Amino acid sequence: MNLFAELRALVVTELEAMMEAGDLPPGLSLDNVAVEPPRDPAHGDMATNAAMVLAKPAKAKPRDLAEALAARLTGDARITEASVAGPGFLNLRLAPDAWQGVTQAALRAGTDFGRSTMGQGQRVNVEYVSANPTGPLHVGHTRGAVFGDALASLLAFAGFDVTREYYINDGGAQVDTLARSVYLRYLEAHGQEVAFEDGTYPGDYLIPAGAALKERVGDAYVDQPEDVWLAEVREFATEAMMDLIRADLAALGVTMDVFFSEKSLYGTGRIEAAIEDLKSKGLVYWGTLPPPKGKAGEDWKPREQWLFRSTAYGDDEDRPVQKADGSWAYFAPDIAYHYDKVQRGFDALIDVFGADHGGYVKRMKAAVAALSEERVPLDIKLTQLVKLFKDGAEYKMSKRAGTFVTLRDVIDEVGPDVTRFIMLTRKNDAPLDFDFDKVLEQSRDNPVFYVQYANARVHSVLSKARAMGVDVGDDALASADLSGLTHVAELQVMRKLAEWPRVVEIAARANEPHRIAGYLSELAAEFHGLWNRGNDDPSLRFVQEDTPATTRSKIALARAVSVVISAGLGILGVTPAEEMR
RNA sequence: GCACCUGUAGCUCAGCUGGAUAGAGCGCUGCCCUCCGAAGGCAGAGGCCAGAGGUUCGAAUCCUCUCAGGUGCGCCA
Repeated sequence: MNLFAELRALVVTELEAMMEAGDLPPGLSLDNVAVEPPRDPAHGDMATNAAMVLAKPAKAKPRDLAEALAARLTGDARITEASVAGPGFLNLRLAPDAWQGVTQAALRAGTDFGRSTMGQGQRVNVEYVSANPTGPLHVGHTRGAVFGDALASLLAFAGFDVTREYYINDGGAQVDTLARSVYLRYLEAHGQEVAFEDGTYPGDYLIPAGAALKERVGDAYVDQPEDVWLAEVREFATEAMMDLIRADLAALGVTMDVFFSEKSLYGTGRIEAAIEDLKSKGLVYWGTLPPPKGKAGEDWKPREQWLFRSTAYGDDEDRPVQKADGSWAYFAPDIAYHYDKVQRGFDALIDVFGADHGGYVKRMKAAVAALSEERVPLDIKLTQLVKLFKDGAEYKMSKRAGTFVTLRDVIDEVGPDVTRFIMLTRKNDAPLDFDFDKVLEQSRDNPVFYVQYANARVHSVLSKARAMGVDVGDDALASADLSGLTHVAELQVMRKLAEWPRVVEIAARANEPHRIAGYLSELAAEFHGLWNRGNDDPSLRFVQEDTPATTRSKIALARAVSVVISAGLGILGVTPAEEMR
């Protein structure tokens, strides 16, 4: 139940009636008519811009139009007051039982409250993490993983059919490097002295892989030339790294539906097919790129090659798909991969990349537009850097210095719930500060704590009410009489609850899960506000010692808050806390 | 040089995809705290939304330019 959507529907109905009655010219577009919460609650409960939007096309004065609309709207039982303000806003005041009704709806629906049909079952593919299978995930990957996962959940909640997907970059040179590095660890496991030269991965995390390889093949590869073992070790090492990554993701609560292997595109004609498709459209052609600008390309010489005409879709220059030696450039399998996604019939694609891949966005969008004949939209979300702070100072990561913070490190330190919530408190394309000390602080300015604490308080009063014999089961609360909840502080909480379905749709439309986290903080603030007023005014406390009926209705409101917090945290992948310790 | 992102209170950031007098937390100032759950509560000061133009009923939000910061600009993946 989305009260804002219902009121908008009412406004639209009345406007259409006005057109029919000749009070408005026929055929006006009502697309821009909005019903939203006003910025200042003193203005009312909801406001519509209808009169201002329609004044010009209707050739009427906005205030006159608003007056006419107001007269019609006051006929609705939910609306107690409709007043014209400012340049032509129509402010609506709603009867308490409208808000109480939403609260009741929340209790009936439980954590399904706010679930939307907006997506209409459209199939969306969300690709995220997609880290090279050469080692454990680090903090940067963590943000992408959390963001992508929450976005996927959000879209699912908003009615989309979502596939969570990970693209394994197991086709390029870096998996050969991985194989050689594991081979060194393998030799080490056989007691040999080894040196990790440039171009190999010296990390300790490969030691177990080397040992496992020894376990499997014994000394079969010892002192053998590379062509004997490379292919198999690559296979083995990639699999080992993917096991590691899957375990990391599981520790964070991330489960993928599909792991798509880049390698599976090679030797099967699938890359060729995708490129052929573009050739047939004239979008891959044999040509020469202009010399690079800016940084002087000393060693640059003009060369004819296969180019993708990404400039046809807004890119700055066309992009090569093949290297000089005839092998595919990285872009080619990526084209084929997205071609595959298009062919799997998705209605929309989303890629989550790190901000360092920003330069790749235009060509990828161009490729998908070309491959799908602009049928399938691709949205690319970039996640910015995470700055770590520890003991009050920035914690610089450096592979060479060995100060390399992994996803594991973060989870071991603060747990998956805190990690996930904090990673979602900022817009994806804004840098994020992650302070190991602050995120565990129990104070107002720690949003995780603040939201969890609100939920814990609800559970505290629930058990207190239960102890005094009030039935606090969900069914009982859902049928509680809420008509006594009329205090402004209580109504304010209920208004916030009513916004939830709206927030879900707005967040889903923008592909911005951080809005959910922001909303939960606001809801928690309203709830704590009501709680605090109970300190001064005992009649506002949730538990009323000698009147079980009143207690039940107040507890119902508290429970509704907890229901929405649980639903919201569910989208973020955070477990709601029932008590703070 | 080019592209993308960012620029909002002293600090960290929100700002509902164009709405009314731009919000929150921290910090600062002043009160209150024998209150369901301690880890506080209430109030106040604090702003030319980087700057300049434009678009329209209306701009922090959209467009153009300028300035400042970040990132990316290989046949690397």
